[in-house]
Amino acid sequence: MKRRIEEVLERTLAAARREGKLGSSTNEPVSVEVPKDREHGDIASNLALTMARSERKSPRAIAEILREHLDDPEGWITSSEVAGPGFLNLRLSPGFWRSELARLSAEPALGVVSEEAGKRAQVEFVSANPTGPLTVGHGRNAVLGDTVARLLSTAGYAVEREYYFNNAGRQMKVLGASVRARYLEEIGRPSEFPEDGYQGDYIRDIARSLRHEHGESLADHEGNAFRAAAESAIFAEIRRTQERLGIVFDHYFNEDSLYASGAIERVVAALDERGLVDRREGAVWLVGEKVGLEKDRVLVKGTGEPAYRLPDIAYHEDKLARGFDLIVDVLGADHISQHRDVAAALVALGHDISTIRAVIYQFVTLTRHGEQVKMSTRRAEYVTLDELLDEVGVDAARFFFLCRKSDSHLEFDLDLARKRSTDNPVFYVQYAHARISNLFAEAGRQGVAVPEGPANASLLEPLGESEEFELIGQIALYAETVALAARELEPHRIVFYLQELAASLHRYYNRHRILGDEAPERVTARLVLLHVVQRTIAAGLGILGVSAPDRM
RNA sequence: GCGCCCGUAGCUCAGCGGAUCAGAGCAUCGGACUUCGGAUCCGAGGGUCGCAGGUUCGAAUCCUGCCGGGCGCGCCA
Repeated sequence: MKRRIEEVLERTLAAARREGKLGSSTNEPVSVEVPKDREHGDIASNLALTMARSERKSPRAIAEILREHLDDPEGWITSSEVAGPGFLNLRLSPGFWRSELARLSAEPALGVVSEEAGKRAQVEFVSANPTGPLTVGHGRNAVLGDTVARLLSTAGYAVEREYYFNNAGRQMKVLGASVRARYLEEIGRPSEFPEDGYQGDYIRDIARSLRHEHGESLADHEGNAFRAAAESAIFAEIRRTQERLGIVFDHYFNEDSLYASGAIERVVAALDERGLVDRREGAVWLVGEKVGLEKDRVLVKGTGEPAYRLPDIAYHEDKLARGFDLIVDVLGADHISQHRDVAAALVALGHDISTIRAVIYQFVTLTRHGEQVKMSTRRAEYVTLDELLDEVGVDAARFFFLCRKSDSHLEFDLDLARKRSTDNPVFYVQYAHARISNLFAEAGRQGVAVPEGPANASLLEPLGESEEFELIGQIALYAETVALAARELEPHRIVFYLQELAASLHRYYNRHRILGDEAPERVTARLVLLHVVQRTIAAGLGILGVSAPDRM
C-alpha cells in the first residue's frame, strides 16, 4: 500500500523538478507513514521536511509545491493538505481501498514477499542441559526461538532449529549423585545427599522408577548409571514439553562431538598460534587485552577440563563453517557477557561473524492474584513450564511470552492468561477469528455463499463505510509488519499488530450488520472483506504458533 | 567499582533508523443489545516520557552526566 503512494510522490517530485519548482540536485528517498491520528489523513509524508535543507526552502513551501503537482492519474488521492511543520497529509479514495482489497484477496501470502528466498538460517535456542525440567524462563526462550524461526521462514529462509547441550559436565555428575542418593533412600540404604545436589521432586521420581525397574540391584553402582538414567528420563520430559508447545528441533548438537572431532584442541592451538593465550596458575587463559575484552578469561581449567566458553567457541566455529546466511542465538540476559567472549574469540581467529545475531531476553516473573510468585531454583521452588502449560494452555503461554519486546522484563499474569474473557488479549484476537467463522456459518444457514477466491474491484464497489476502509488499511499493513518483525527478529510486533486488527474487526462488526442487507451485492462485498481479514488473523496467529479457532 | 538492559498514565507495556507524538490494554467512572455469540462496542478522567545538560529549525527518540531497578563481571553452565 505504502509503495503505491510512494510511487505517486516520486512521480510528483520528478514533475515538480522538471518544471523547475524544485532543485534537481539531490535524490531524496520518498517514504510515507500511516499516521496514528486519523485527523492527519490516511497516509502522510514528511518528504518536504527532509528536503528542506538541500532545497533551502521552508518545508511548508515545499509541501505546497508537491501538493500542487500531485501526479495521481488513477484518482487514488481525494484530498491533500499541508499540515504542521510541513507534512503532506493525504486522504485516499474508496477506489484505492477497493483495489487494495482486490489485490490482497488474490494473494495467498497476503502480500508477504520471500525476500530472503534461497538463503539458509539457523536458530539455536533452549539449549538447556538435561539436569531438570524446563522452567518458565526456558519457556520464553523456547517460544521466542521458535517464533523467530517461523518469522524467518516467512521471510523466505530455509530454517534449521538446533538445540545445543552438554551431558558430560560437572552438573551432570551432580545430577547422577543426586539420583543415586535418592535411590538409596528409596531402598532404605544409608545415603548422603550431595551438598549442591538437585532438590526437585523429579529426582525422587527418577529414583523411584529405577527401583521399580531394577529393584535393589543398582545399590553398588556408581553415579554414572544413575546419571545416564536421569539424562534419558529428563530429556524425554524436555522433548515432551517442547512438543506440547509445537516445537520440534531439526538437530540436537552434543558438545561431546567437539571433543571427539578435536575441534576444541584446534581452537586452543589456533589461539595459541596467534599469541592470544597465556598459561599461568595451571590454567590456559584467553588474553582479554589482545582480543578486546576487559579481562582475561579461562579457556582450560587447572583440572585440564575446558571451561564452558571454549567449547562454545568451537561450537560457533562449527556453525559458521556450515555456511548459514544467518545464525541466531537466543539467550537470556545472564549470558550476554559469555556471548561477547565467544564473539571476541571468533573475531580474533579471523572469522567474519556478521551473520551471527543474538536475541537476548530478560527474565520472566509470574504474578498470581496481583502478587509475584516466588521462585528459587536452588530449592527447586519454581514453576515448571509444564505446570504453566497445564494452567493457562499452550495458546495463552505462547502469546504471553511473545507480547513484550524481548529486551523488556516480562511479567506473566497467570490469572489474566487463564481468563476466557475480553481482558485476555489472546482470547480477544482469537475471538475475532471465531466471530468471522461464526458469521460465515450463519451465512451458510441463510444460503448466502462466502466468496473465497480473488475478487475484482467492481465486485467491491458497495464497500463505502469508513470502518471498511480502516480494515483494508490494516490488512494492507500485514506484509510489511511481518517483514519488519523478521528483519528485526522481533515477534512482539506481530502480537501488537493482531490486537489492533482484532480491534478494528470488532469495531466494524459492532457498527454494521453484514448479513440481511437488502442489497445482496453489499453482503457479498462485505464477506469478501471479512474473509481476507480472517485469513490475515489466521496467518498472524500462525506465525506466533497460536491456534485460530472457528469457535471458542 | 566496571559492562549490558530497563525507567513513558494508578498497573502492565508499545513507540525510540528525530518531525502533524504524548499512545494501547487493564483498572476507575458513564453509556450502547427485539444482536450475524455483548466473550463486543462507544465515551470520560488520568502522564513535567526518571532527573539535568547538550546536538538540532525540531528530541520520549541521538550524545554526556547523574538517580533508581534488573543482569553480568566464576578455573559454574
